[in-house]
Amino acid sequence: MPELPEVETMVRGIQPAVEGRIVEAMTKCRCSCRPILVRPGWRRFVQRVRGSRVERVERLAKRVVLCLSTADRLVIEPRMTGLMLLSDPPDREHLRICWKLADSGGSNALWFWDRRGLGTVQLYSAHEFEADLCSGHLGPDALAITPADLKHRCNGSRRPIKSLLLDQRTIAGIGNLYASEILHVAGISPKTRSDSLSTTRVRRLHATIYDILEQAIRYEGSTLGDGTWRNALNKSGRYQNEHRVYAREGKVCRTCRRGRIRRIIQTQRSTFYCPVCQR
DNA sequence: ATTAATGTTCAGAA
DNA sequence: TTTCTGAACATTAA
Repeated sequence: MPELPEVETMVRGIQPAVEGRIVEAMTKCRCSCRPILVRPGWRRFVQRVRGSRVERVERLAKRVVLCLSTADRLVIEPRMTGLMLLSDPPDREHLRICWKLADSGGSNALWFWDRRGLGTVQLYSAHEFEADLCSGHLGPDALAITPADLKHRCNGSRRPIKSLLLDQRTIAGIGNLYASEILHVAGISPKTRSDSLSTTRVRRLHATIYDILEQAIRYEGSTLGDGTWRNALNKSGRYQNEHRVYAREGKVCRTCRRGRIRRIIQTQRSTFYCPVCQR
């Protein structure tokens, strides 16, 4: 689930408890599930991390980045169900990794919890981080992209706009849920060919991307029916109450009160939209 | 009881 | 080059 708003909520939630602290220990939680991907292997990972200080916590697209005093970057990718927690995990069964943090004032713990186990935790040198994550395969952040850049990228693709918004090399941070919500508020059909959008419509799309993501951050993300998404203190998000189309197939549109929300499959993913408001 | 579907990413193929 | 498909995994709804 975690898309840009949820990952931003994780970062803001753990920042005060993590920045400036020393990593005293990093341990594998003994859960019955098979281990998640950690790179490099455990032994070297722990050796390189232990004793370093967390200078800053940052978000890179849908990843959480701990910038260490050694210049290494500890990168957590929650994928579908990963959470960064300071306390109270939803269950102990799916706790995966614990970092024990300390400073002169005492100690506390940071956890990675992941029900499906598709998340990854990787340690990059400054050089690897620059080469693998900063250049090339991630596009500009969805909150930082300019209207002109977005227009240029739309012009260069014949794919439907919904698929383009999900392509992290084109624009980074938007996932399946927010793509549907954004296109609805922007009044654009998800099936529209990207390169057929006028400058005016792309400008509106750009403004809507920013508005929806910012509002979702203020609401601390969307906790869907399965209840997986929680902030660092194990509290639900509230943006699900604001959804206008996502997971509302067959229901009357909240915007025009006339159309019924449709669900279609695009690039193997569900897309929700209102055929009346979105053209 | 099977089967399909779920928020993500990436390798590999078309 | 661009775009699509399936797999990684655990759980739930149909």
